[in-house]
Amino acid sequence: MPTKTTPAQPVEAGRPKGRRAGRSQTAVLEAAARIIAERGAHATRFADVASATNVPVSSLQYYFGSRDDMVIAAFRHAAKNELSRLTAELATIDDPWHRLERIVEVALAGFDDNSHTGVLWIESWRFALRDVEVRSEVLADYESWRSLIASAVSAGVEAGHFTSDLEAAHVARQLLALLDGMVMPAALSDADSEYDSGRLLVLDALSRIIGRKPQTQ
Amino acid sequence: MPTKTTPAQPVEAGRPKGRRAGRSQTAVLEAAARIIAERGAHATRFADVASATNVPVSSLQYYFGSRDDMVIAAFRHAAKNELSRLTAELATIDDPWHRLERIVEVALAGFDDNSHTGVLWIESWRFALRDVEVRSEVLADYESWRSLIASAVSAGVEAGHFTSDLEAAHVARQLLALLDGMVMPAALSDADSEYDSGRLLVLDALSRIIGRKPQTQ
Amino acid sequence: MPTKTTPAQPVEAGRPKGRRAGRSQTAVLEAAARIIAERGAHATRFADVASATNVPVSSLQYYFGSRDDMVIAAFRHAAKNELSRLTAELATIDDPWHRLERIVEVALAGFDDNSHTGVLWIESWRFALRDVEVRSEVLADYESWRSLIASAVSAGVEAGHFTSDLEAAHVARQLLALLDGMVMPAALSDADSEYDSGRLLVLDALSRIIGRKPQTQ
Amino acid sequence: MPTKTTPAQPVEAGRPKGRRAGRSQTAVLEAAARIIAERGAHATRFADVASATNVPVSSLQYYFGSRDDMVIAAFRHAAKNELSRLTAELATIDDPWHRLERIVEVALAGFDDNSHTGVLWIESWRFALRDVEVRSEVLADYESWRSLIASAVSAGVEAGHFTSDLEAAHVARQLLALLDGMVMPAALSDADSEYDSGRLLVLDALSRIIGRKPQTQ
DNA sequence: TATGAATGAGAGTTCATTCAT
DNA sequence: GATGAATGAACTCTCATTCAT
Repeated sequence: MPTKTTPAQPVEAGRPKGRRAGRSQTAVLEAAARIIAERGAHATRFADVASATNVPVSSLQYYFGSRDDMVIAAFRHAAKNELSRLTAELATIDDPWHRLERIVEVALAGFDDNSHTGVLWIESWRFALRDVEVRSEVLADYESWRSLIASAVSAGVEAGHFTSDLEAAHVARQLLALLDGMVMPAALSDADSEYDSGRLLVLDALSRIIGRKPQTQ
Repeated sequence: MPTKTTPAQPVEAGRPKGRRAGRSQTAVLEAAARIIAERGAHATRFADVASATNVPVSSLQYYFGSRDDMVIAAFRHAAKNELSRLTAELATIDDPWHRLERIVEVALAGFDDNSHTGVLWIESWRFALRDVEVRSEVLADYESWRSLIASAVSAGVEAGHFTSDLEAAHVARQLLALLDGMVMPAALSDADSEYDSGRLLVLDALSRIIGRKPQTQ
Repeated sequence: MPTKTTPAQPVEAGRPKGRRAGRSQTAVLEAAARIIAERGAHATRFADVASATNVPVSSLQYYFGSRDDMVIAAFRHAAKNELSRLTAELATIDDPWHRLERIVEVALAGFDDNSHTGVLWIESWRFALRDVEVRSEVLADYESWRSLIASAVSAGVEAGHFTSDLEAAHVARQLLALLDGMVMPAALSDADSEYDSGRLLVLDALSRIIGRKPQTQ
Repeated sequence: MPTKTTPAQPVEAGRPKGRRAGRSQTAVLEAAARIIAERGAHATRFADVASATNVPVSSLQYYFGSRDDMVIAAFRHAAKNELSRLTAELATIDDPWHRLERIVEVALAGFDDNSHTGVLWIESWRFALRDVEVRSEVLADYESWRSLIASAVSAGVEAGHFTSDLEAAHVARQLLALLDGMVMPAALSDADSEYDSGRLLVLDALSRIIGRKPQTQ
């Protein structure tokens, strides 16, 4: 009978417990991510993930610690995944402008029916507003995206394709803002029609910002 | 936060509408808005608003219907308020570029400690993802912002201040994306330092997009 | 989705909330007291009291706040009850020794099958070890018992029935210790046989301590 | 804390007995005893003992069987320890009154900060109320204490130091009651101040009960 | 023998909502 | 119209225990 004065202290506290390294965890994490995108992070119950994965609620708790920890793990998993896949892909593209185009496509493609990374990104933003731990991760991911953009911009400037006199880091913030800001109307409207016009508008604005020289393509 | 789309209620059952028009309702709506910004929409309980306003829970329910209805009313109130204030202010500004500058300032200023409209805007975006009624309102508000921008852009082009060959409506979408996309990092980082650099980056990008002619000012 | 950093603060905290003044509450309190005596305070669940009283669990929570609060309320109710009944009864007894005898009887009678005050007393002692609020109440009740005893002792000394040279307050502590210490073996052994011998042993010790003069009685 | 008397298990199903005799078990038992004194028997989890001893939960379970069994083993260990130490010490004291004094001191000293035997004693009393096996052990220990007292009293009477006409066994019950009953207020109040006055009150009452002749000392 | 992994059972608590006044 | 009382539903979390190694 823990009383208010001795609140039955948990054996150990603090979130970043690393927890069991699961094998099958990634299946769970992906299910969780999907459900978060569908229902929203706050409305993602253990029971939802449990019934989607046939993993008992108490096992989820055992894996992740708490519900919040599960949500955060799903955020982290999705962000790292997307980022590493994009990074790998960009490494295979030589032309700086094509790299930027690819970045734009990937950023805006998070709202296909198949992909839920866009909504997940919004969810983690919002979560980050009220949770310091998530905030620092989100900001770090943000930084990663910026540096992908900045390096493409720098390369383009060095190659003489772009005439911009702005620092690449600034252009990166501008483009990322454009992308994130284009994502919401895309998510709210019927995606298909908006996607393409959104993409073109972003590329158009970007061209003007970096002073891209007209090319053969 | 079960929304109307929850199976329990038919998708188009129609919300009980605005219930009471109430005089002091405004105070309640503003308290609700503040709490939504603090805690998040999903975590805004009747009890929170009740204790902030000294209005009994059952009275809130009597006024608004369900909890979601209260949240939505708060969204609506805040959006209309901000929009009408901005519209009125812009009407007093002649120079198109100054009008755009003002729009940028207002959009990014929603993250001061005093103002919570920025976070509220994010909250309603997210809510709109999963609630048809809110979605249409959010899109309508979006449209209003775009038309404020577009008319300033058109005026500037007509006056010969901007050289852009783009449709004003497209520029409006671009600028609004920039603004919305600049809002998140501003909200997550320590606001002060980010605010000003964000504002300058937006204005810089906008200048390039619309081909603003360098001016004495 | 309350996170660790903003733990979904309850609207108000702090135990001594006074809570609703119930009419039917005393029935609930008495059921709770009985169950506490049977199962132990720690093992007294809301569900137990609910099913014993046909009051829903959530109503119990509404009445008392938390489970601990319910237990504490039951302790308080039982202690006050016993004390006020005994006080009233003693006021009708003139002879000091008879008063002491009655005190002894009542203290040791808490282990009849009908009465559960004895076990309840043990439970609240133990609870008090780890809860400051309960501790102060238990000590206050203790003090009340002591003063009942002390006043009987004083009266007896003044009347010349007892020859003790000790302060009445000291005798009170001694007798109360005897009583409390006789209670445990009485509770553990089969009560009937122990009760009477325990009672006689206490009275015998008491007589020697206060130097009671042999009487006609 | 479901005990063996819980309907789920037949009353006399017999506990799995002492399982392993274990070498390092002693360390575990002492840690368990300390935790029981701190948190209470019911609130002593496997996890608490595990983290205090670095013995895995499942090993504890392997050693002791169930949680109740661990608690009971800790009770038994502590009781036997205290009793054998006291018995050995008393054997070295010739004067009966000094022996009684020592018994009183040891009984009341269980509430020092260093010692937790007092609280442990209370915990096992209470546990015994609802568990037959523990009850018989507690009563047996009680009996041992009584016989230690009784033999000192007999010796004193035979030596002519005490004039009591009571049976030694009765005096033993009286003294033990005094001690146990003095223990609770000592545990609840700030121990230091109460300890000494409690000790003196017990010795005073005891002197009167046994008719101890005033001595030089 | 000893232990990590996994899970079922059960409890407290929160909260929107219903109802009677 | 407004509000206090009461309650059902849902969810998280703790913890002993089982199982496989």
